[in-house]
Amino acid sequence: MAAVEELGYVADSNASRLRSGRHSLAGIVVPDLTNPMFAAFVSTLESLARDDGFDLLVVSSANTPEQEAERLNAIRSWRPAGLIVIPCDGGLAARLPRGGYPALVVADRIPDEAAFDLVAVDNARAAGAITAHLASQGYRTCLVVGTTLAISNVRERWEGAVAAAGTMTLQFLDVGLDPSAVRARLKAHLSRPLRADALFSLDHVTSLIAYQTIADLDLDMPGDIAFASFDETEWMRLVRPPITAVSQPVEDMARASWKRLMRRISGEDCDAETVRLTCSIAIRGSSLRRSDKDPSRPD
Amino acid sequence: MAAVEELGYVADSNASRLRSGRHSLAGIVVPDLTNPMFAAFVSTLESLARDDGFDLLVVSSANTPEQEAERLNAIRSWRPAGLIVIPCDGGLAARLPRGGYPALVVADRIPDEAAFDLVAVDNARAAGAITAHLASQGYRTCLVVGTTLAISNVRERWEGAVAAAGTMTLQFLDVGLDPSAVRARLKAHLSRPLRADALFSLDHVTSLIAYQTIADLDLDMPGDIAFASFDETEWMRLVRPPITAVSQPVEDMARASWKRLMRRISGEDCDAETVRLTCSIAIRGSSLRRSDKDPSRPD
DNA sequence: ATGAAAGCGCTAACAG
DNA sequence: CTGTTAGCGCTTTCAT
Repeated sequence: MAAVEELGYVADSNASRLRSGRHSLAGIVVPDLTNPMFAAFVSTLESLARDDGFDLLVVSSANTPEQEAERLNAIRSWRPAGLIVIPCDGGLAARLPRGGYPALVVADRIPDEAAFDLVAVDNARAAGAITAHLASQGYRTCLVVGTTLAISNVRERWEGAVAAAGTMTLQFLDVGLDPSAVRARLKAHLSRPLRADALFSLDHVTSLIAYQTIADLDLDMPGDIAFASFDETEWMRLVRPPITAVSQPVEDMARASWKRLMRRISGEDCDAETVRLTCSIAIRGSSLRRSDKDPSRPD
Repeated sequence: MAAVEELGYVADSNASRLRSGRHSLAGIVVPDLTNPMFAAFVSTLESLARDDGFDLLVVSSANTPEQEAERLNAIRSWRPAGLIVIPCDGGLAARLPRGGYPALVVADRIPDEAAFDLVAVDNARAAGAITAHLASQGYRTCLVVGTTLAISNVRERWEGAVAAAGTMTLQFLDVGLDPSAVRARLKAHLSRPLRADALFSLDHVTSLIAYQTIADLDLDMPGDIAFASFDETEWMRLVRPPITAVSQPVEDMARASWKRLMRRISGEDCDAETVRLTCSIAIRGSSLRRSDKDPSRPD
């Protein structure tokens, strides 16, 4: 023991696992680490894992199904005790390797098929709260902007938005993931003579580009166009007017995912379970009722 | 081989390493994953590591020296090929475990002692460019705000700021890491009758709080106080006026760190080497010359 | 060429 | 309770 101290010896986790069968590594696959939401998720997870004696192998799918499939397979070579995956789209089931994992929890985005342990937010309700609010403020037409309906979150948000819109007219615009394409499509839509009087963007990356585009076109907010975002980032509270946004409980999601994974790792054998967490909604200046519009207003 | 396909077999990396001695795991220790700069660093690194056939063990020191020391030791149980560390303060050398690592590169923050392979930015030059700019715009006194001079980046930036300030008077204010304490100290300083006419904050977390504090106090920017930030985040381009900021080449830092680590892993045996990368500076509205101040201005 | 055997660092099982 | 031994899944080496 004196020599252990002296030389700074630590046992080889792998050799240990090889013989004992006790795994102390977990994996997390995310679409993109630079997304602050996923970074926060990983950060919380890392701390929870450590508390339970696990280290975390972090892998990015770079938002591409092919890389996700490759990484989902390759990560098995580390024989992790379990895996948490935020899939890059709904097609996860088809990309899972034959051998499977000892434990698997899917977070944030819901796969099209198959029964996984799942942790997600109440997308439809929260999106509905936004459109209901916009309608109540007197807006008549709303452009709803999302990357693609192939992502479950976008689909659920869109459907929730429609269900609660009342007499407000909604139009969906899918803009994809490439920033310059997003910008071009938004600009084209917002430059139309009969543009919508409200814009609701369904993820924070799109929200950023939408906000910049509105500023570029010199539109008054909310006078010319109201604005709301699903998913909140810090700049939304700093700009004037501040932005109405749905805020997701990222840390709770990480906590719920890890808890579920740990129960699976401890061998609990029950049906796949879905946890839905509640988003909070912050109504701010960007979506308040316009002062009854002066019809003689220039432009 | 047919059976390999059929069953989805992948070789056990650990058993493989145990016998062959070839390691395919690398570690990264960061102070805080929710910091977008570190998240971007890890993201780039993960992709570079994968290209070279390595997976990445990600560990957070939660900005506390004790946890850093513990993690730096524990991570050795995985027998990584090498480690990249962004230290939480200058005292890294004392926290390195006896046994050491096969390869180690220190990034972003410079330890007080010992010779490490090092990748950092040209803090002093970039900070000097900001104070020189503020002085050239006619500002006379500048409050420089940083977390603590125990962090090398803060120290280097402060020293660079002083060196280039010319006749402008500088004062350093250390505010620590706790957000509510930062806010309180800043508020106290900015409420003084003889407040500085420019504020330069040395990291983006402090910048955010400083910006909010200036807004809370209803100070006009740059009329009442000019503002500049070391380290740029996206909101700085969105607010009005947009914020003058030093932008760090995070991806280049990750690239340089990984390159250096790979050379060490391949057994290159040379003196420790320091790489300094160049920051770019974006002058924006928050620090432009005030229109010659009206002495009869209210307040 | 293909096949058998030894051993990486550890832990578990068993013997003294 | 302490000491020895076998073997986890691989790769390397040595023998055929």
